[in-house]
Amino acid sequence: MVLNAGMGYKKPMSKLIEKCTEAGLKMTDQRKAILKVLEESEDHPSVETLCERARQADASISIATVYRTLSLLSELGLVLKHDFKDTSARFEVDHGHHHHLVDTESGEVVEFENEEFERLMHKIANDLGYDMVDHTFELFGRKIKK
Amino acid sequence: MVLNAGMGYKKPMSKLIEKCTEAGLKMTDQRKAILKVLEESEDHPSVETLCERARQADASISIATVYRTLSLLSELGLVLKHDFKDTSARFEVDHGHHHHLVDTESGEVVEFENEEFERLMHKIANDLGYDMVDHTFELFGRKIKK
DNA sequence: GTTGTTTTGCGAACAATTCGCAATATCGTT
DNA sequence: AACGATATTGCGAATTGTTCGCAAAACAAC
Repeated sequence: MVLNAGMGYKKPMSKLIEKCTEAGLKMTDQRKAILKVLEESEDHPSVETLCERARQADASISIATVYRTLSLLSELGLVLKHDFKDTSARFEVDHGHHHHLVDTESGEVVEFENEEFERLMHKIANDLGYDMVDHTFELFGRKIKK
Repeated sequence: MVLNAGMGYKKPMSKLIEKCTEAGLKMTDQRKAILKVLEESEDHPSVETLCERARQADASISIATVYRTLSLLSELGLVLKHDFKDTSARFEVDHGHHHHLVDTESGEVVEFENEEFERLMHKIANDLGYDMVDHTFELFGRKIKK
């Protein structure tokens, strides 16, 4: 890897890199590129898209590495995987509790939070005698014309 | 197909067969077998399992036909497809609103209904300016030991 | 630097699903 | 009951998304 050419400051480490290092993962250029792309993405990219984006920083990154990295991040609970019912899985950094409504006409994804919903999910699980450890939840809707 | 050997009664038609006929689908033996299996299944079989079960009635049924049939039923809104995070998709006849909690240790699936949850989902969509047309929702939990 | 361990890229392997097509079955019409 | 237009089937091959095996390269601690 090409090192910082001697300017007198250290680049602030991203939250994701920090967590990965803590977890004992070696920080390769490929991983750094993928983590950076993940952190900078405001949308919900597919593996394919993530790979393309990461390749702008490091053209040699293979899709297998993207899969492997996402799998690790997923185990660490750092990224979320979504199924928006289009062909491939979509990913995003886990920034706490929000959910998605997918516009079935345009494919557009609207994010929302709902405290009541969070509470209700946990309550349902508890009432059944379980601790909720995970969930999937996506809404699909059609825009109301007025 | 071998016809009913002249006993003086008509077998009551299954709800699923009725709906499919209404929709203009031709009722082949294969489809009947698959619909029957779906209606009689109390669990959430995979495509593979459905095919095996259907083959007890008609050994020649191919998995492609099972896929095609499920796809049609899905379009008609008659079956639901679930992702329980094991390898393959699971199916069940849509009998109105209930959801699933998957025991992450045993794989056991607990069904539940929750009126408040239904209401909340629709409200969330409406507040965002959408009519909810579909959703995914599964809980994953660990049994609470007492 | 040396060294032990991880990680990578590659292409092959897999698994789930879809497709093309010729053969067959259904169903409304005779 | 037979016909004929059309839908459906089984087969195997093709696609797609994902994982794997392995030798080469990179990392991190000495």
